[in-house]
Amino acid sequence: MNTTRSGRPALTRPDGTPLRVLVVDDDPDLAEVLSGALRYEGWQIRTAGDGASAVAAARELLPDAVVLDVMLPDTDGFAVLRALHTVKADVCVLFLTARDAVEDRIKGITAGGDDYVTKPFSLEEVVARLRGLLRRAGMARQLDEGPRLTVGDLVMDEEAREVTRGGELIELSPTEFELLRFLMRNPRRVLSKAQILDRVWSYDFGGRAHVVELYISYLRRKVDAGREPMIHTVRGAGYVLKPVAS
Amino acid sequence: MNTTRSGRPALTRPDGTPLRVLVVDDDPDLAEVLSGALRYEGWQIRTAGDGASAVAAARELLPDAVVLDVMLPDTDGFAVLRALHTVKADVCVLFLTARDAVEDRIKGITAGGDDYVTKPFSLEEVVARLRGLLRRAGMARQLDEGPRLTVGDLVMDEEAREVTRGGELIELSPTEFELLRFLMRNPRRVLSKAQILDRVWSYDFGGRAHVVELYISYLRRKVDAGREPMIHTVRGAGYVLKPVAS
DNA sequence: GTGCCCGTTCAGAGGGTCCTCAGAGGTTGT
DNA sequence: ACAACCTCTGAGGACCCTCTGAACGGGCAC
Repeated sequence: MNTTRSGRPALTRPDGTPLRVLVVDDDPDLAEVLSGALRYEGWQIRTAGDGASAVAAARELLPDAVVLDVMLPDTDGFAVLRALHTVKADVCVLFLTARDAVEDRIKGITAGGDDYVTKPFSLEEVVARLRGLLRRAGMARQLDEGPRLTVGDLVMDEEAREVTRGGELIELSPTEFELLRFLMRNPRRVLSKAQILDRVWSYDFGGRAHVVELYISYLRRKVDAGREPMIHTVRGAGYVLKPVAS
Repeated sequence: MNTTRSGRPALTRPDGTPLRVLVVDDDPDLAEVLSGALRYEGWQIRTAGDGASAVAAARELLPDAVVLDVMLPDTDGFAVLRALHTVKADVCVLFLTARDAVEDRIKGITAGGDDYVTKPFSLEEVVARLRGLLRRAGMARQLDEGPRLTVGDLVMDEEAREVTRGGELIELSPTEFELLRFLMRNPRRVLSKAQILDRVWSYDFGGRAHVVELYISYLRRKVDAGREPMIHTVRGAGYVLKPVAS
């Protein structure tokens, strides 16, 4: 079976081959970071820097999904979208956009099931949105992984944004939710504060690792409150989420 | 079974294959947004930009329904309509028309079972009308989904435009009705304000997400008034409709 | 045991999101 | 023409979320 670099089973195409994703952004650094994160999911990645080469690359790769910066040097996002759909009608598109551009340029995009994230985004968010898109589009094989994440008696429904432990509902703020999602997608693995920062906080976040500690403490208060703890500190290394009967 | 990209069961042809719809509009952006929304319903879509290519496409696709702009660069919509009927006699047609234009002729045409929406329209409206047309024409297989939507004790009769909760009638304005319909067609799923805006408001609406908040508050006043709330805010993410006993 | 460092938690500032009200402007129906 | 209704804008304010700084405490090395 196809697996991620992290050892988790990968989300794959229905036939078991890796999902194919095209990343289109004119900032090479950002494209690099993005494709790194997506490769980590076990997917096959290609990048392009403008609309024309994006369409050319799509014709070769026939991607299942495209991560597409709305602001490209040559064409506007809408034209690229149209071109992509003629290449492969059922392709999913995740747009990257500046915060203020949301209102005009993206208008109507999400109605087709496509989605967008605003810059600056966190990698965790991009990956989650992409996974959501691919799953809903039926591109991905749903094996053990459904739309809900489970670690012990802790359950997260990503679509409803609902978390329960032992059946009891837990209310989380957006950042708490993303942090917990990252932990739950990497159970039994020690995650360093640097990893967590890179993944859960936006890429332009200048702050310190101290925030991670703070949010871990918030999470503990809500997730572990009065129960057998699932979130453990590994001194000098990071944090790890484990089911209770480990 | 054929399903929509959202995971809901799709409205299909009687034999279970996807419904085939042809979109005819000379504005490529609008055609793109429309076909995106219809593809999201799990249907097979083709587009054309003028009357001649529309007829050609219809000959190939043999569509169950056609979404047809009345104002086309080459021919007028009615000539196209006649041509379409010679290609496939039982085709359903949904006209797109400007507000003041040709009321009489449209009304004459729609007596035959076809329907129309005036520009600017919302995608939710187009999709709903199309679903209604196809259902009435017997093109579509009526699976579990009838003309009535149910979430908990909240019931919507789309055809009668009637909403009740716990048997009690709720009066809604047109926009409130469409917003609630969209929520009810996506229960237990968090919908972002952008998604709602794209889907429920007309495509040329320049306004802000603030309107969504406003209309949610209207809906709450009517739907949740004095009862266990079904409409929930998910801070930083959007809104979600859930039956009370979740 | 002692000292240092890592991690935890508290308190609070600042900013942002969301809710509601009031009213203008437009449309519909009488 | 008038009334009723619907839709949207703008402003005010409440509340929540995020992050900073500082104090506290427990583990680990020596």
